[in-house]
Amino acid sequence: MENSADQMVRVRFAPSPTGGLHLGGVRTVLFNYLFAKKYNGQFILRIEDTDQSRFVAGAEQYILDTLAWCGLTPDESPIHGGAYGPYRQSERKPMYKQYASQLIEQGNAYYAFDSSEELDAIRKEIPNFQYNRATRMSMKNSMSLPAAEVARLLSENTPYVVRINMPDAEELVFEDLIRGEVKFDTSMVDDKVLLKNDGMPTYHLAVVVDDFLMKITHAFRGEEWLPSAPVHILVWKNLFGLDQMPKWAHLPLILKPDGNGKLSKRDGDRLGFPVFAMDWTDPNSNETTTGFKERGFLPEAFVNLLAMLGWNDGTDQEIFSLPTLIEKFSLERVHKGGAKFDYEKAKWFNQEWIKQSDNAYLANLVAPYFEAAKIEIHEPSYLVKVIGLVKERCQLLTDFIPQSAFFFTAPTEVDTASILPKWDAPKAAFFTALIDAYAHQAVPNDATNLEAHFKTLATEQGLKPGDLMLPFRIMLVGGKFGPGVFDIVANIETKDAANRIQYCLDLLSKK
RNA sequence: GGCCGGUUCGUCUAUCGGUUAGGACAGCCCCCUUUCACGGGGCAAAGACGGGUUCGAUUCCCGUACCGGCUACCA
Repeated sequence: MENSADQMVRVRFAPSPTGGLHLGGVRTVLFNYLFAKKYNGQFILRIEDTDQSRFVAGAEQYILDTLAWCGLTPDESPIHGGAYGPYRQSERKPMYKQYASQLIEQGNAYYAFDSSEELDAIRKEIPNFQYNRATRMSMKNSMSLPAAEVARLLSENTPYVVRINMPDAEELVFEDLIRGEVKFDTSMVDDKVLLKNDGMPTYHLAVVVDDFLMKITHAFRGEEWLPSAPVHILVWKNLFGLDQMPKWAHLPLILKPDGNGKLSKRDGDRLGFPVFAMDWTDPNSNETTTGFKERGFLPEAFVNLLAMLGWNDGTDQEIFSLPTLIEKFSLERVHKGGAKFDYEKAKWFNQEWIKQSDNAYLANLVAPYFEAAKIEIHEPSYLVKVIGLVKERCQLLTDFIPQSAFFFTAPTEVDTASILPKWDAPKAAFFTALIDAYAHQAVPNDATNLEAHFKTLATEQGLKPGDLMLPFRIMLVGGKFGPGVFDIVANIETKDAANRIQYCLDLLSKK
């Protein structure tokens, strides 16, 4: 990147605290973070809470928690502090008004006294009504009204908003780091509101003022913001000068897996996969939307899969750790086109991370799920061992429960239907003998010797060991899954194994 | 409607004018495995369309189509 050595890279993520953080949001955070860390810069979290009507309690904490879970910790934020605070826009209110006034004085903005009701009425009447240079003179504002009238309205404390005075037919050009040159004709854009009648800025004013004050050097945001770029460029030009403006990059959107359009929370509900990073409970409806974390994703996998949605390093490598991503990341390799989200591929990333994660690390993450399933773990090292045995058959952390519960408690549901068709008296006799051996004799307790013992016993009884393997497995785990049978016997006590066989024999005799 | 953006296998993508258009997920088949997985091997699957430029276009340019985003005193 062409940032000069004397200018510290500073980027920001600026969400509005209105609910859970979805995939697209976290990916925006990720790209900001990767870019900042790659250039030893700073990553700032700024809360855009300028719309009180949409404020949701707990959402800010949720955002902080999500970033912490992902390992994308901000250098500056409302709670981490920093030299450029406050980091909540609601606490910066006075600053915006000052800049709005400056724009009015310079003729780049004006007071507008039209009420929301009046505007609604007009929009109802004229379908595509735009408040712009073509219509502004017929509206109630400081451009159309005599100065004395404006002064009167102001002195009477008439509610007003401040609108940008879009110049006519001016070409606005900027260089998007991902898309290249993007041009706009100002005559096509309307007079956006900069300051609302409650004195709060809209996003259009707030981003510019805050990015300037916080010395942001690179601004990354979703592609949905591209159309409002001309507004921001104009405010930058009139307030601080274009040479001060951060470099922009508009990130591609994350799309619905089926059909088209931006991925939304509803798609997750509909298609059965998470969209939010972590569980989010709406304080008003008390409804909980599940997140990737609770679904059983590793943060490493979540970050990895997000990075690959719109970026790659040009090789066939797909598994990247956060440090490697920082090293390899480059904006030039971010795509222009949106990507449809594929939950199957997402799970594959998680499986890859489970396979390569340390068993003790996984044990820590999985323990809460066992607790929730009311499976007691007496010996932590035993869990670690079990995880090593079953990890490669788990895509999600939650899979560890069904995949390994039988190591801790005997199955109660047993798939006898899979045993019955080939079940006969000689086999029953064999297992009765096996119970006797396991319960009363000294049987070796390592997998290899257990297998040898099993086969010898079978042969002695004139049976093929292979015909006994499936029934044995089902007796031990309850179904057709799990690691090698003798690895299982070796880990549960032979006495326990004897009990399980007996339990199943009883079931079978009743059929 | 207008403005802006986008377009390679079903999906995520590689390709910096010359390739049998590569990889991964999903699918199918085989091997390994007396379960389920892991692993190994294989099959099938793509340049939206039409014009240029060029000895040569997936790649560069233009147009068309299609998809998306925006068009609030929301971000």
